[in-house]
Amino acid sequence: MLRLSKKADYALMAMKHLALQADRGSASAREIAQYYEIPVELLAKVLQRLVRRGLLASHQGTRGGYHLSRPASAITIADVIQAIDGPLTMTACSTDDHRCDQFSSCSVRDPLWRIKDRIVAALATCTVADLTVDPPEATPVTAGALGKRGQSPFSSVSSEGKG
Amino acid sequence: MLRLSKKADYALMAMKHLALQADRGSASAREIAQYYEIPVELLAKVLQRLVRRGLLASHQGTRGGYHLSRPASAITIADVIQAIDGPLTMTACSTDDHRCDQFSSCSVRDPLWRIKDRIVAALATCTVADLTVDPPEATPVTAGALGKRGQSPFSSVSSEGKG
DNA sequence: ATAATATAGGACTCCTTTGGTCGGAGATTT
DNA sequence: AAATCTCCGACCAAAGGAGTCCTATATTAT
Repeated sequence: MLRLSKKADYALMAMKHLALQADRGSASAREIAQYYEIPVELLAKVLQRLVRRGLLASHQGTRGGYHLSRPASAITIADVIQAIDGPLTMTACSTDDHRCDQFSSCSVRDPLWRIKDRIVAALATCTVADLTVDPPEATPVTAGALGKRGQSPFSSVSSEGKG
Repeated sequence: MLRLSKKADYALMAMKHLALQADRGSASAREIAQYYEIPVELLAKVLQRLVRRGLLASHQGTRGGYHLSRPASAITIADVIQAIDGPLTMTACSTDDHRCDQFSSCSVRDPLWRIKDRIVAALATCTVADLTVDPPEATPVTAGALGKRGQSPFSSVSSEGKG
């Protein structure tokens, strides 16, 4: 359904989290996972892949953790998504190996390819830093109802249950 | 993986096919399926959904078939994709019911929502009619190698085996 | 040195989705 | 009435994704 995986979701959440506390050093996988109620093992796997792709840097051992390897403004959403989900392809034909039964008769592959490039471009214009700022002008209709969420995770929360 | 389903692929192929022969009347599901080597029953299901969404009109009975209910230039790629795959949502949280465990703690939902709108806009600028025209200027590097494909299905093919 | 904690990473299981199939009913033309 | 085609629900199998488990390794605190 043209939907990105939950791992990519977790990756974006973690990247935003790390961007917000970039000056406070690194954060551990457990810390982030507990805060967002994400399975620790799963988030760890996601973070490890981000390290492999060079978006994060890790520090092992006690008091270790992850931190951004680049300024948040230099990491695009496309970087994060493609690091987790691989190069985004609109069609099955678009992958390197063409295991699509309609490969030879497909008549819409090239046009879709162009559209894919536009989508990637759209994702590449938004950086992790953009995730940390508020929406420029919220819709004045229900601005109060469903406004910001989890905007400053480091204000009043340290360890309130949920263990 | 941010990939659209094969049904959506089939839908686009069929829409292009019907757009190309719009003046020749309607085409049956079997006819299109055989041409692109798509399982007939599956394509029929796809076409039926396009009828429901008002993108196609059907004519039952002998010599029945499908034809575009609107000019091809008035049907966007977004229309076709959303008719098949439903409203495209980037995240699990974006659906109407929030069955995502991180719904309350998710911090990237609103930014992703904005990006989704941009993707939909990109898909909405391309119409079915655009699928029928050649790429404006092919890349001059390998233009001859992998050029057009299945451009005029009605030239030399009528019923060559494959039955 | 040892214990504790953190990352690293593979293997594995469940579950949802999707691609595809089957069968029957209704409509229309011949 | 027969043939053909759309319509539509139910059904099945394969694939991918989400999540768990286990172990190895590195670093720090005691």
